[in-house]
Amino acid sequence: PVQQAYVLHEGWACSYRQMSDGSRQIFDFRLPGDFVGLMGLMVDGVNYNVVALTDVVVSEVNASKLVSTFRQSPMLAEGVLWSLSGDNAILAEHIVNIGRRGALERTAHLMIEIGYRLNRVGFAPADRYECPLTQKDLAEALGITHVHLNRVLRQLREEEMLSFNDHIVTLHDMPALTRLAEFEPAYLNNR
Amino acid sequence: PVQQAYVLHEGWACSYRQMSDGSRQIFDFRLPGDFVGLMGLMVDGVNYNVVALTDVVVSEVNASKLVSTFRQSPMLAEGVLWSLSGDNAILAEHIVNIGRRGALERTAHLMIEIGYRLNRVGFAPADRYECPLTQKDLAEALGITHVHLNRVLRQLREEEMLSFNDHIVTLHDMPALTRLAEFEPAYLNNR
DNA sequence: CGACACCTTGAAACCCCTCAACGACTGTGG
DNA sequence: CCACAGTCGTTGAGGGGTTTCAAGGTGTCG
Repeated sequence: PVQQAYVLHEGWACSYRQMSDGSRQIFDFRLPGDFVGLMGLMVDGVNYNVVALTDVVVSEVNASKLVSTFRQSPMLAEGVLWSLSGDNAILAEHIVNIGRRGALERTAHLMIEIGYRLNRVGFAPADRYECPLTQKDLAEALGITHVHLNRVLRQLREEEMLSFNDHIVTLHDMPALTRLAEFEPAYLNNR
Repeated sequence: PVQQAYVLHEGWACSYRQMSDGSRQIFDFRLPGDFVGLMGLMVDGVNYNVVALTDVVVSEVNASKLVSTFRQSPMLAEGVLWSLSGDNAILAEHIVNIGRRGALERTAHLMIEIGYRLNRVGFAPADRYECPLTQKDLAEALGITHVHLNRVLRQLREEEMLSFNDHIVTLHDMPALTRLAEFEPAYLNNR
């Protein structure tokens, strides 16, 4: 249960839900530039957690007074607003990803999305990024088992589209990947 | 592509993404009291649609000037803020639902959620509501086929937990349903 | 009465899961 | 230095939940 909000400057985090059977579902990764823990400020008792996946650099957002601050600081309110609607778009896309795409397309889509978001904030070139996740983490975000994810990654590697070794993701064939995953970056672009 | 935002006063709507193979994924239903189309105002060119599922009564939100209005009308900004974070919580829960639960639990969870939300705004008693959806609509929200949903509904009916006939949903055994779906309404409660 | 949307059911195929095992690597304590 | 446990990645075999394909039944509307 998160009581505090932050802006993430460096590092990775993720928000997830712990299930009673011991498994968990990661529903979003938080990358540099993202707000963390906003949802918990406004929705009472949401059953979700946030954990850092690397060392992180954050700055606190004064939580308790956030709402009252909006009146005095419309700039902050606007920032939070943009962030929340951006998150909405990302969450919606994840629903589409998990609900409608097979494991192969789904995996490709998430890997591209993360690369795109990192590149967007200047933390990676377009076709390569450092990825602190384990295969288990990834699987828990994709709604598949880590065993099956491993097979999916092998296939993507064998077809020379994408490799994920030693915590480095390389997007070898972006055109093929984008076609496979039907990736359209529009949902990541603010007005 | 939605260019306008509304507040939904009566009726149902849903936001969905149309896939290239003709299928679609509904990622949220909009019920009385919800904002509709907020996301499209801030995220540029998001590939999603909204459609009314019944006759609806709405009021427009002045879209083009929404953001600039925030400065003069902090009340509106706050309202939008609450709405967006509430939507975030709902979307996150849908990811958990689709990613981690089997078809039976998943179906139960969504049916309870909708009932809870309707009851919350005074549009239905606790254990029964009118539901304009077809089985195909429901399946498209749950990420399963309408054929399989039909079998799931039969099972829920045979086990006397829930029935969905003639566009009336009846939650016959709430304790059993809540247990089955591990439903926890916390994510629907604003602070 | 035909066209159409929606619900229902059966049978077979498939994708993904479960269970199980093993190798590589890391850190830890004897 | 080595035995040991723990995490992570990898692969195989079998089973099961869901999909696909196909068909028929009901009700509504022109």
